[in-house]
Amino acid sequence: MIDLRLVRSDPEAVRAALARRGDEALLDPVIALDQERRALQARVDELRAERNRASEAIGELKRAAKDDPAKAAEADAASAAMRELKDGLDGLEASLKDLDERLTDALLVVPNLPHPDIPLGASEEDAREVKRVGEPPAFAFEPRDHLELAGPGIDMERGARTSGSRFGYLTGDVARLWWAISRMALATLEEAGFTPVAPPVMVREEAMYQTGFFPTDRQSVYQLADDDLYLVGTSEVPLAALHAGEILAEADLPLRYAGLSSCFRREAGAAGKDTRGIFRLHQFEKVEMFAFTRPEDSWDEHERLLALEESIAQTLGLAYRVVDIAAGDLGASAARKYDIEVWLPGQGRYRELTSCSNCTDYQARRLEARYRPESGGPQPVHTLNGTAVTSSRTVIAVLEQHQREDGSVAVPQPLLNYGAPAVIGPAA
RNA sequence: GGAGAGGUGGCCGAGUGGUUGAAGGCGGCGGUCUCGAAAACCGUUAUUGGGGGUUUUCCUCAAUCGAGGGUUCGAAUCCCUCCCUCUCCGCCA
Repeated sequence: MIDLRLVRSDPEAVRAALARRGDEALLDPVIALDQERRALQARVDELRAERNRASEAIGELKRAAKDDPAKAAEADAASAAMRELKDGLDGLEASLKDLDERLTDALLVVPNLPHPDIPLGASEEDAREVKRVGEPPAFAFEPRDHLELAGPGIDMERGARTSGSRFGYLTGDVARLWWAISRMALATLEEAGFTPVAPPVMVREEAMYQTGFFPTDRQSVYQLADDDLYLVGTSEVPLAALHAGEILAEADLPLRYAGLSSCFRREAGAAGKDTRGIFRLHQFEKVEMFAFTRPEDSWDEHERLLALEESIAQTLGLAYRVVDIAAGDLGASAARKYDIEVWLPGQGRYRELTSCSNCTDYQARRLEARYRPESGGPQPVHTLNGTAVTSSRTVIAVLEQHQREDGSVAVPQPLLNYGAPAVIGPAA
């Protein structure tokens, strides 16, 4: 969540920042409720102080009553007097709790403040192209899409029979290809100082709030019917929650994790969109990067995550471009997000392959993930996340960009060390 | 799933409903001593919110002993619900 102190000290700056993403109206209830709450807090604190003083006095009277029975009556009288104050206090405390909850609710729906340099606009098309790397392959033949190239290696019919639409099986060489891709990515990240993690993929509601997916994106998350658990759409959730409520040592930062997990997405708002193949699935696997940094280091770290994503894309021999996502198209937690869009010959255009976000202190504040700076009290760390590879889009990109006229795929050399077949398809 | 035992500060650990935000110990930090270090000794050592100020080090009030309710003038302590940990049995990868 955003910093309430900043809202108080410079509400106009916060409003202007939110206006860039079209969310400035969300600020008004926060300001109003905060003022109301502070006023009430002061009154409640006063009454509590009075109660504490009186209770202490009663305690002393009761002790004195052992020697002097007259003190007992005095204590009873004081108790009776305090009962009235208590009734009033109980009511005010209930109001304070209610106000607190309403303020928290109002605050939870306010998204992060976008970085000043990012493009304006609300849609995918408003993203700014940062650069293009590699030439989209020019085929002397009509390129096939990943489903044609994979043949029986991607089985959507049986996936649908087992689980429904947007589910598929990766089998044989395509499964080998994916596992090789994921192992290559994990090795790359481990080399770059990331700790590998096999995280839980079922989490409590609290973790969803802490990472900023709830309450805003609730409709895109699977909920288990008989247990208060949710299936994560990304291992960002359990990786972020790894240090929830902790005060980290400054010397330990940055902390970098690479998680490999299944990801589950309801794709509620995507009916009829990207229905062919494994581009948009309810379940896929992903290697995810996650970093906790000092506030002053997070923008460098953001560039570092992007560079790692690019390095992996380059290892896979992919042509891609990098875009800077528009303010209005950001997720709630992100202050800035880069996407790598990969050229897909089957679709004849660039499509999102990976993305990396700097969530600054927004997620950390919800997580209560802090660190202790050299001077001063604990303050929120910054958190960042980025996709390394996925079993859906990375697999598609490799198949489609490295296809040959006979319908086979020449698997990139670096993957062969990780168990990928050299060729997939008819020639294999 | 069944039965039982527990959750107190960075860690260990005490705590008859009334100066207990919390003894004691360990660890950390500062100091004395020392050429230096160790030892010893002295001091210090949580977080959050509100208010004030000589507005980065300060004062003050409030809250916090797994979480949330309740009883009470007053709860770490009593009651209820939930969460988690441990032990035994059952089951299982």
